[in-house]
Amino acid sequence: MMKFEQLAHSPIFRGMKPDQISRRLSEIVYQVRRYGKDDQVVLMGQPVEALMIVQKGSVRGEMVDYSGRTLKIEDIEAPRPLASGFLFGNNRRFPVTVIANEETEILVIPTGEFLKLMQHEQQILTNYLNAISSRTQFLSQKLHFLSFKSIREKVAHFLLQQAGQWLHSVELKQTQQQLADLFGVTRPALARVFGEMQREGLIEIDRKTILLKDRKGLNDLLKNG
Amino acid sequence: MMKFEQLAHSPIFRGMKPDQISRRLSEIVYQVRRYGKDDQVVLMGQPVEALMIVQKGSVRGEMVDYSGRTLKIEDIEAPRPLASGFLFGNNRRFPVTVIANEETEILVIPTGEFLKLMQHEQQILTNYLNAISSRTQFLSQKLHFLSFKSIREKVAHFLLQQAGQWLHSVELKQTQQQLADLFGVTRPALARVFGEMQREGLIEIDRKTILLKDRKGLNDLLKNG
DNA sequence: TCCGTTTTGTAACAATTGATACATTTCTGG
DNA sequence: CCAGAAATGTATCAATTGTTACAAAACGGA
Repeated sequence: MMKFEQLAHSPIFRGMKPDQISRRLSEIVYQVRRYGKDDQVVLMGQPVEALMIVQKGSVRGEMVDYSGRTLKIEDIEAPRPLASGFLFGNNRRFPVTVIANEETEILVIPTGEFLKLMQHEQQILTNYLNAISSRTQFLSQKLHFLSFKSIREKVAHFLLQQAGQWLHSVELKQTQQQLADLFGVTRPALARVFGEMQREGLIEIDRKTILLKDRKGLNDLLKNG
Repeated sequence: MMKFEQLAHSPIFRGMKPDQISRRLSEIVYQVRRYGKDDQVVLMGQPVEALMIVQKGSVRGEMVDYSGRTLKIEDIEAPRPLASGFLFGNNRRFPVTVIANEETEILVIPTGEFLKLMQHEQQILTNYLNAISSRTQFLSQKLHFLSFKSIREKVAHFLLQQAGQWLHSVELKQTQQQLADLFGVTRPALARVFGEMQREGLIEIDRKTILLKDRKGLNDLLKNG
């Protein structure tokens, strides 16, 4: 069936053949809900009691701030799941209000049924575990990066990370502007730090190539900063 | 057996009776490794190919910085698992080097066997899913909090979050110093912002009670900052 | 209640970064 | 090779926060 073809590309059913998906789904209780344009799918704060996968169409997540204005957060298109990270854990509530962008079909698998699915089909289990683990790892890394306060620290950490253990130079693959955005600082501020570090003999810059002249010095920035 | 009694309190086997744990473990392949004080358990960067649970004793995680110095990160005592968030996902490597603090026993369950365990015992599956989901949710919230740059924004967000939708005042449960640490700023800087916001008529402070006089004003800080 | 400790309010100054502007260099397509 | 665009280096000033210090207020136990 066409819809299982589509689902085979979703993060949850990845690696399974459409007929396998069909067979597994037939073993459990699930439903398909249809929404029209601008229909509300879920309300922020509602308990998450099922895995919901956008099967056709797309939805958007919106947050309502404390004074009542709405703010679009993200789009989710088929065949991606929504709020898959809030199906388990302490906080099982939708972090956003979800609204259909167009004619949309959503596959709804109650949490209990999804557990069965994972127990019966190892591929689904590993897919789901990989998905939420990857997310945790991503967040964890991002958080570690944000723990460096000053621009000097961020630059030092970035360069040492990029260079690894043996390389003595780093090839920048992005512009200063992109790097500044990554660090969450302004471009002139970043350029200033590059300039300072070069004058201090920590690094040497030639176009996109940065030579690490004083690894120990760069390191000390990460502790004594 | 004593050790299963202990394991019943671990995040992974929580909610199971010792004899249930014993029975489930008998269905799979696992091993128990013993370490003496200061023995190295795993090396940073090694692939994570098994779930490891400290069954007796305790271990510490250490990171080696770029210049070779070691830095203690955290202690893990029985009956907690180590690196349980790195068993799946893109980055399946130990983020730290792990060293035994004392005579230590570690239960080692290869990833494939752990998958079987989760498929056979729903309690273990939900325990594990809850554990890593909670961690994701925690990190996600922390990251969102860090997205507010200025202290004013952090304070406004914190107060509105604490107050919820209806309350008009917030009872501080921690000292300014603790709050400042939570925000990652210095205490005088935080006190200054409190003072400013009070002078501006946004809030009114009486001891540990903060009255929100202008919710809309606080809100605007979150956007226009 | 009284005294020592902790917490809080406040100030002055230094350090860092953002905002903005502009000249220079490098890149890119013709 | 050339011209326009993009990227980079640099400067100035404003805003924010850290640092340090000290006094007032609140707290807690004898």
